[in-house]
Amino acid sequence: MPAILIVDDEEDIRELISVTLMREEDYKLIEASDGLSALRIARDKRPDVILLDLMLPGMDGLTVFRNLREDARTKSIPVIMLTARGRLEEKITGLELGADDYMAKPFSPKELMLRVRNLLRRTNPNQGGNVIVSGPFSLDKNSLKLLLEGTEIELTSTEFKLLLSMIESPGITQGRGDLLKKVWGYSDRIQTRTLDTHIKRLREKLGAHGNSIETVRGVGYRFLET
Amino acid sequence: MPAILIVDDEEDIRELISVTLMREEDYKLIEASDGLSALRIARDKRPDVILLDLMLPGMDGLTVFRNLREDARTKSIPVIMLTARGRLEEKITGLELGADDYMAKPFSPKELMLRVRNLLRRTNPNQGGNVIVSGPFSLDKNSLKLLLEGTEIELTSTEFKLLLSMIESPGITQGRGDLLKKVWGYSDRIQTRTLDTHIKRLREKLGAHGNSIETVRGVGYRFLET
DNA sequence: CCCTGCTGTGACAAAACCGTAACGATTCGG
DNA sequence: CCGAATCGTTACGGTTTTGTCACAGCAGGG
Repeated sequence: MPAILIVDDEEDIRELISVTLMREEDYKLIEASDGLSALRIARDKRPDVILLDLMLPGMDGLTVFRNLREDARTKSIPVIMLTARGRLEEKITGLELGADDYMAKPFSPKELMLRVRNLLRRTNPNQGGNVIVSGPFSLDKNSLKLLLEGTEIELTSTEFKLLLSMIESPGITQGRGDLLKKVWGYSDRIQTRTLDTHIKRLREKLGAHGNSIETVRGVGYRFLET
Repeated sequence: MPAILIVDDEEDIRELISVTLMREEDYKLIEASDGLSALRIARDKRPDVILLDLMLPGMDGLTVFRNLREDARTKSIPVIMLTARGRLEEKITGLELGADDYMAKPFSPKELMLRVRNLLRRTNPNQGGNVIVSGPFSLDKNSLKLLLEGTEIELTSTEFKLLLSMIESPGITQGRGDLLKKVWGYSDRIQTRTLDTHIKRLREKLGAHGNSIETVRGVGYRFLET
């Protein structure tokens, strides 16, 4: 379930947003009324989207945003900025800084919902960009590690890229050429055992789950969806 | 999310407090029923507030409090004392020793909540600015010193910046380039052993915790979250 | 001015990683 | 059942990346 952090100091606005969003989708909503706690929550909970009002007591909204973008833990979380209509300069600054979307208050509920949904669709496919989950597999792009049934498995960068290429399209066979191109950048058809070798090493590291990588004779390999 | 340690030997009191606090805020609650485990938890988890009942089996509440204040790792954690109504002398002793607040049982839920909230608001901003805590590590931006398991470790300014850069985003790999940029201000990709050398020196000073700095081959380093 | 501690650098060692060749095993069509 | 094609497995050497060390420049304090 996607988590959404709402940062606004007016309680009824938060309430309004909550009701709007929950009407048609199932979100986990977190609220914050000031910048500091917003930053803290963003770091700890890593919501999927942040709705950030620019008018905040204490720390200004743009400052909050800058802080979000400076912290590696939060810099990839998409932010929708909210502000009173007409504050054009803020809008420009916000978008320049890399805000993902922008809405002027008062906004139409439907519009808000659509923007959030779009943003989620745009960013969610890879779950915040850091962790890819498929069945019992959990690939962490940060540490190049695979989390499988509670144990960490270290992968080399090539192994990681290879597994990622397959796991991104579970159940779909990828030709040898495709994989070679994706992982190694080869363009031509190449006669080599390199791919096989790495597949073997992967299967080895996957242990009991090694058979999740299925070879399709004459074509390539595919990752079985669980 | 603020963590709160509740120290009381009566389970239903702990329960009551938990329910009260969670009704309106999002806290992480930790419970302890005797003084010794309370001290241990306080050292290891560094809660943001401690609710300490003075009536405890074994080690007396005031003794627990004194111990908390003697340990560098816990001496700055605010403590709210709880006791049966009327034990005035205890109250005086407690406040003289430096308790941050005081409540007589039975207390009103609303009062408890307000006191906790106030205490958090009062102490959090200071902590956020100067001291970064992560697991057993406690980095003081003012003195450029690292407090690790009760012992002070002196760091040079470069070491400090480096450790800080990593510790600020625990669990997230920072590329060699990122670190070079953050700590040294380099903009280009530079072929240098400088980073490695300082990592080595850091690991050396961290002693047994040296392995908290993990190298991610081909990418950079990351600080393991505990 | 000297001493001390901090810093960056280069040389070298160690470790990790990768591709390749060689060969065995398997599959498949006839 | 046979042969060809394909895939799996193994071992090994070369390459890249990282760790370690010694040393010299440098700044600051006494």
